Amino acid sequence: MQKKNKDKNRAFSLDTLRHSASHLLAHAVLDLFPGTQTGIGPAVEDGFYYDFLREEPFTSDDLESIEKRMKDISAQDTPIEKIIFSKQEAIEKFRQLGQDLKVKLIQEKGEEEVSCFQQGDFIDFCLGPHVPSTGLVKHFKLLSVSGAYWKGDESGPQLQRIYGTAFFTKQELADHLKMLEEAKKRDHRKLGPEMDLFSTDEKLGGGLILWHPKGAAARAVIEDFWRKEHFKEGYDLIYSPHIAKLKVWETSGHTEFYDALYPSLISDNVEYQLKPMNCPFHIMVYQSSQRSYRELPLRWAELGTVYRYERGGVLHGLLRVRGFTQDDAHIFCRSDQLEEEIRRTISMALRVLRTFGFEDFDVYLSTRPEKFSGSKGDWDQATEALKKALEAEKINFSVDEGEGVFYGPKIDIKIKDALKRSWQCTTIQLDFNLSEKFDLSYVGEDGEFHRPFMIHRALLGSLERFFGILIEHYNGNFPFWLAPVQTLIIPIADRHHDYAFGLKKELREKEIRTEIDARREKMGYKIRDAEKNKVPLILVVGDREVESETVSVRIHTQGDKGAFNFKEILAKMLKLIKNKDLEINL
RNA sequence: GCCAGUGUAGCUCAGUGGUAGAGCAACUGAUUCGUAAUCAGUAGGUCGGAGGUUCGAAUCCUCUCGCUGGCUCCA
Repeated sequence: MQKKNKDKNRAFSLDTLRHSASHLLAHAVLDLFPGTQTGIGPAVEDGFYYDFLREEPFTSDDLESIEKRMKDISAQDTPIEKIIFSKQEAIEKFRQLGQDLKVKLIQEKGEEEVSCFQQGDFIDFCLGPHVPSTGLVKHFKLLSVSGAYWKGDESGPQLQRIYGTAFFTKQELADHLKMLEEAKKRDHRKLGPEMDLFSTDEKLGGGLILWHPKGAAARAVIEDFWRKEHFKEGYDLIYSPHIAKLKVWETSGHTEFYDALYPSLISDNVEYQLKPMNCPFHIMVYQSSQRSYRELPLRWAELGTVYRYERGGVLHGLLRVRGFTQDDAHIFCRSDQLEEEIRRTISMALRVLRTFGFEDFDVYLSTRPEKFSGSKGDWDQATEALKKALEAEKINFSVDEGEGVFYGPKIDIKIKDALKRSWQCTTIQLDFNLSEKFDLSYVGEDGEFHRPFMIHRALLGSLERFFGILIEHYNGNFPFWLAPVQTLIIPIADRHHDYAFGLKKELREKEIRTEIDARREKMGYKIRDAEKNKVPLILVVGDREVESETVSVRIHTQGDKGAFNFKEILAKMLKLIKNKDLEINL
């Protein structure tokens, strides 16, 4: 994404354009709402924003008038000029303008010489670069306004952030806005309940998901596939309980450092804790006997349901919930096995994700942060192993220096969906903290105790989240092998029911998720209904089909495909499932 | 949690101080039909919840819950 920002035909990048657009926004706001203080206004992934401090909230009407004012300023084509002040001059300048936030920024970040950019009577403390004049920022749109903390600090003042986007051409802007609209249409929070896949209910509580039969059917397919893949990769499955004595979580450090814990439950004067993670349980399985170097690596997987108290404001459909099932696994291995285990995990993750129809990946390696647990030596060795594993798999990755979690370096894989949006799914993390806290060990060849490496990994992330991503990726049009209802049989009249029910029985025996629409409705009505429900394959049966033991096949979004011999179409369906084909081609 | 917005029938929405409405879906009846909507009828809401103002509240106010866009955090 970022790389596409460079456009050789232009003197400036898309980021520069958007940064200038954010100045245009601030300029317009100060024109229309004098006395407003400006915070910061950078370009971001899909556009730009600017933060403002103002008593009155901005309304959507305000947004419109601000956008109009921005267009006016753009039309004036005012030159944008860089001005260098001494730090003291700059502070004085912004103090006079009443821009106290800017004064603070300059005091903190300003060097001897302070760079500012001016367009007309608007001036901003800014490193740049910017486009040469406001007229070059033509194709933009303000999108939303929301709250944001000054420097992300919750105890600090809250500002109002106005988001917008900008592009080089009218067409690109229109395309982007169209994409946003498309994203809205295929929002899993809309499609999910519409397709009867899942629901939420305020009587239940926020962030808790009810999987309806159809959603559960798709989930079962995902889980079955997941288990088989793990079996092939040499994993064993384990199951663990949903609660454990508080002591376990004290040992793991969760009670002290993890802020999403639900309050503990007390039973027989003992405190129990709902689990926010599966790791301690897997560790306890490890510790249930003395481990030898000969046993390693141990690969244990679990679809483990965890509960985390997420703050109300962050809950979001299936993507951010309070109860969810991680496709979790822990690998315990020796140091000489580390690289190989990482390599296998990466390759497995990509294989699994590709099967679900994802082709574009961004891979990140995060290294040691300032505060960390474990030894530097272990970190260095592990980070090197992760790097080598990525290289061995010939994977392009970027290094997020110092962005690792405190307990170990990690590899994250983000997938790009059909709308080119990025989602983090796979995470592969070394954990030096828990292996120490629980004092994990194995007996080595030398008869001494050694500390194993512990790898924590999830491929899909969580089933809830992944399902949400799948719904949006496919716009609800799941590939045949994943579809909740794979086939719908539509008998034209009552006299075709015997034949239709016979087909249903046969299909179900072959484990094809089949339904029958035996309502006394016209065929056209039933077809419309089936198409709305996004059933991939519709089998219409009437006199002709009963007579010739055929079915008329209709493929979702493709239309009528004509008559097929039933055995023939059954074989094709089984093949679609076996191959996990993403498209139906008859 | 914070800022802002929002909540009327299963769904999409109308109704801004004076007796709660439409379309679709559901249900009943008729229709037995060839590739995206057959016709007619019936039922369905203490207007998210609680409190208040008022002769009178879906409508105004307060609190609260859910949802939406973000911040922060994260699978």
